[in-house]
Amino acid sequence: MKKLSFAEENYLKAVYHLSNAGEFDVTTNSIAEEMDTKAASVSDMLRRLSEKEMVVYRKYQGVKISEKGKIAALQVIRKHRLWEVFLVEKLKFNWDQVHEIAEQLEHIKSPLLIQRLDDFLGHPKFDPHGDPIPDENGLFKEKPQVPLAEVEISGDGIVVAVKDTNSMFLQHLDRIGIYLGAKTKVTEKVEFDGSMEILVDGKNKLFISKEVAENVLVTH
Amino acid sequence: MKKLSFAEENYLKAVYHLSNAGEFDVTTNSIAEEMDTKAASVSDMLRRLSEKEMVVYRKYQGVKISEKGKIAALQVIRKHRLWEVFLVEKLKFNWDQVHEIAEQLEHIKSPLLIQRLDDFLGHPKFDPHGDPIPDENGLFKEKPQVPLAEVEISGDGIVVAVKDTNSMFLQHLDRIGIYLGAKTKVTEKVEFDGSMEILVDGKNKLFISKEVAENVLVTH
DNA sequence: ATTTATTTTTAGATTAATCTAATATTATTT
DNA sequence: AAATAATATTAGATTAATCTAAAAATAAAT
Repeated sequence: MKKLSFAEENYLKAVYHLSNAGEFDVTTNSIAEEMDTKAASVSDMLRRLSEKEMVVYRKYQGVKISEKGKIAALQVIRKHRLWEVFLVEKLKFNWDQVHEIAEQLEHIKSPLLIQRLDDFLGHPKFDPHGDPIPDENGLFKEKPQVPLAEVEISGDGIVVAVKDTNSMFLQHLDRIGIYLGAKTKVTEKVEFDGSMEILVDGKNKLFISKEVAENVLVTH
Repeated sequence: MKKLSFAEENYLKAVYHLSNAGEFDVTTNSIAEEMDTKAASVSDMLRRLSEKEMVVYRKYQGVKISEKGKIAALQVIRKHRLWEVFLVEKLKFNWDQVHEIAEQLEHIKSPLLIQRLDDFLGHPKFDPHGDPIPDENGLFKEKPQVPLAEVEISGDGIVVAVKDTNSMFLQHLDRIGIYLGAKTKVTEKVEFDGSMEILVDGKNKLFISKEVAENVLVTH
C-alpha cells in the first residue's frame, strides 16, 4: 500500500478526531471547518481516501474511518505526540508552543526513527497535553477524563488534558496557574453562568469561567 | 519573501552543491542527474527559482546560486547536518542510516526549533560524515581535507569526511574498518591502479582500492 | 407536502511539480 | 563551414490539491 501524502494524512486525522460512537457521523462541513478549507476540497479528498480504502464514504450521508484508515491515523497521532514530548522534555519548549511544529514532524516517514525516538524518550504514555500516545499497534489507554465543569462541589481531580489546545487558551491557563498535573478541588459552582471557584494544589483559590471549566479535563 | 517548497529547497541545495569556483558552471543535466529527475523538469524549476531570485539563470548557459539563494541553501544544509548529529548522537543511528531521514527533517520550518536543537546538541561544528555545520548566518569553517589518494607515502591523517555518502560505500567502510576519526598512515602506494596500503590506528593493515582512496578524506 | 434553506457534490479553473516528445541552441567533428 | 551530436528548452499532458460557482440532495419550516 502506497504512502499517504501529507494532505491525506491530515484529512485522515481530522476524520479520526471528529468520529464519535456513531456510524458515518463525520460530516463534510465539520472536516472543512476543522481543517480550515472548503467543503468542495473535502468532498474531493474523501473520494480519493475512499478509493484507497482509508475511509468508508457515503455521499451526502457522511464518512467513517476504515480499520486500515484508523491504523494509519493512529500512527500519525503517535508520531505527533512523541514529537511533542521530545520538544517539551528535551528541547525545553512550553506546551503551548509545540503543536505547530509537531504538525510538521508527524509526517516524517521512518518507522525506525519513531521506534528510536520512543526509546530515547523512555516510552512515554502521554503527551504534554495529557493525551495518550498510541503504541506501535495503535493501542492506548485513555485516562477517564471529565471537564472541570462536570465535577460536583468538593470534588477532587488532577488536570490531565485540555480540550481546546489553541495557544491563547494555553497561555491563559499558564497565566492563571493551571497546569498539567495540578490538583484541583471544586469549592463553588455558580449556576447561572457556569463559572466556578476552585482550589489549585490546596492553596491557590481561582475563579474560572464556564469556558475554562469546560475545556480543562481532570481525572478523579 | 514566501517560504520555499520542499522541491524548491532540494533544487537549491543541488545548485549549491554542484557549484565550483566558476560562474554559471552548474548545468541542467548535472542537476537532473543529481536529483534523479528529467532535464525538462530542471529547466522548469530553474525558471521558477530565477523568478524568486534564488538563482541567476542564463538559458543554455548555466546557472549560479544568488546570494539570497545561498543563504536559503545553507539554512537547509544546516538543518540537515544538525538532524544528522541528533540521529547519530542521541538516537544511536549509524552514520550510513541517517541521510534519508535527514532529507525529510531538513524541510521542517521553525527557526526556534533549530536554535533549540543546536543548543541541545551542544553547538556541533561538524556532522557525522565530517561535513561542517553552517551557523545561523551560514558561516562555517571547512577543515582542509585531502583524499587519501593524494597523501604521500608515510603521511599521517585523520579521517574527517567522505566524498561519496551513498549507503553502500559507507557500509563498505564500516566493513573494512574505516570510520570517522580513524588515524591513518599510508604505508604503500601502487602506481598503476591507484590502490594503496594503509595502517589504521597504528595496528590494522588495510589494502584499499583507488575508488576508496579517492573518496575517503583526511586532514593532516 | 410543498417550499425554503442548508449541506454536499460536481464541473471547471488554477498552481506546483512532474513527465514525454518536439524544437531550439550550442558544441564537436569531419 | 556544414553536418552531426550533445544539451537544453518549450509545448502539451498528467496528477494532486486546491478554489469558486453551479447543480443536486437532504433537512427544516411553513
